[in-house]
Amino acid sequence: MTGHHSLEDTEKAVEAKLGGLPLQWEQMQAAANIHRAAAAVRLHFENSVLRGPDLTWTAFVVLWVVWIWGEMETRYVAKEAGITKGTLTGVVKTLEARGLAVRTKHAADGRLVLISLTGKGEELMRTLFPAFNAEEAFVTERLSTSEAKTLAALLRKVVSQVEDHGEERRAALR
Amino acid sequence: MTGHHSLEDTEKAVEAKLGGLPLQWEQMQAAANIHRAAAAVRLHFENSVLRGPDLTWTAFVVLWVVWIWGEMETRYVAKEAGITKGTLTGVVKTLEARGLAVRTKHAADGRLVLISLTGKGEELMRTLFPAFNAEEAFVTERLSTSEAKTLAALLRKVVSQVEDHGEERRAALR
DNA sequence: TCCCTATTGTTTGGATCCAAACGATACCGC
DNA sequence: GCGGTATCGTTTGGATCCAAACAATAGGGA
Repeated sequence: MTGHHSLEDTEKAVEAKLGGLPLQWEQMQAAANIHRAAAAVRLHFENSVLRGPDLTWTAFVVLWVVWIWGEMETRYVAKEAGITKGTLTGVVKTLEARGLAVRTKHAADGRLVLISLTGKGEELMRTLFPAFNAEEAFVTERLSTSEAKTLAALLRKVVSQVEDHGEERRAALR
Repeated sequence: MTGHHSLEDTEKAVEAKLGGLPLQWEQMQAAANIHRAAAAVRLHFENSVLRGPDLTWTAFVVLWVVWIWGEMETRYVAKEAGITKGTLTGVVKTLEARGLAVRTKHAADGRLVLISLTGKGEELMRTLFPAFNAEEAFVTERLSTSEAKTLAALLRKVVSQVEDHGEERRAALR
C-alpha cells in the first residue's frame, strides 16, 4: 500500500474490482498496515542493532524473554516469544551453538527442558538492549507518547480478539 | 507479552533487569505489539480463509496486488507486496505451478518480467477476497470504525518513519 | 503393578524469507 | 558503434517458520 500508488488510487482500484460489493475499508487498511509496519520494523532492526551481533529478530526475542524472566520451560518461552515449539527448538539450537543459551533437563519432570542464558548471553543482552530500545524509540518517533500508548492498546485489542475468539471462529468456518 | 505474565509483571521485571537505566516503555510496548498482532492475524488467516485454497499469506498478498492492479512488473509487485525480489521469484514460481499466475517477458525491455493472473487466478480472487475481508473485519471486531482508522493512521506513521529515515539511520549507526 | 491417556520437546517436510552474488539486458557518453 | 555503468530478475546459502507426526515421560485408575 506504500508503493507508487496512493491510498486513493488503491481504494478506487479495489472498488472497481469489486463492483459494488460491500467492503470494510477501514478494517482492511488497519489489518494490512499491521503487516507493513511489522515487516518494516523488523527489517530495520535486523539491519541495524541486530546486525553486529548477527541475530535474527526471533533469536533476539527469545534471548529477551529468557533474559527478563530467567530460566524458563521451553513451552512458556515459545508462548512468550510468539512462535511454535518446533521453531523454538531450532532457534535455541542456534543460540546454544553460539554460546548464548543453554538447555537443562528438569530435575523432577523428564519431559521438560529449561532454557537459560549463559554469562555471555547475559552480557550481550546487557549491552544490546539499550540500543534495541533506542531503535524502538526511533521507529515510533513520529508518535507522541500518548499516541504510542494508544497504538499499543489498539493492537492489544486485535491480539486478544484473535486469541480469545480465533479458534471458535476458525472452527465455525470449517 | 501476552503469555502468562501480565503487563505490570513484565514492566517490573524489565526495570529490575535494567536497574535504573532509562527506558522508553510506551514505545517499546507499541513496537512489540506490532509483531504480536501481525503474527496472530497472519496465523488466523492462514488457518481460516487461506486454508481451503492452500495459500500462504505472502502468496495471497501477491495475488491480491496483481489482481487489483493488473499485469505488473516484478519489481513493483515486490514493492507493493512488501517482500524482496528474490522472495517474489519463489512465490511466483509456486503460483505459476498452480496455474494461478503467469510470467510474461516485456516486449521492449528484455530485463523486465510481467506478472499477471490467469483466469483461474482471477476466479479464485473473486470468490476468496470477500471471505478474506470478512476476516479482516473479524480480527478488528473490537475496534470501532473510528479506532480502526486511527490504528491504520498510527501504523502508517511508523511505516513512513522507517521508510523515510531508516536508511540514513542505519548508515549513521554503522 | 500395569495400562491408557495426556503432555512435552523434537523431528520432518515443505514453503518462505532475506542478503548478496550473479548473468543478462539497456543505455549513456564518447 | 562501443565500452562502462546501471538496472532487473534469478540463483544461492543459510535461517526461520508452521503443522503434523513422533518418541519419551508423567500420572491416574482398574
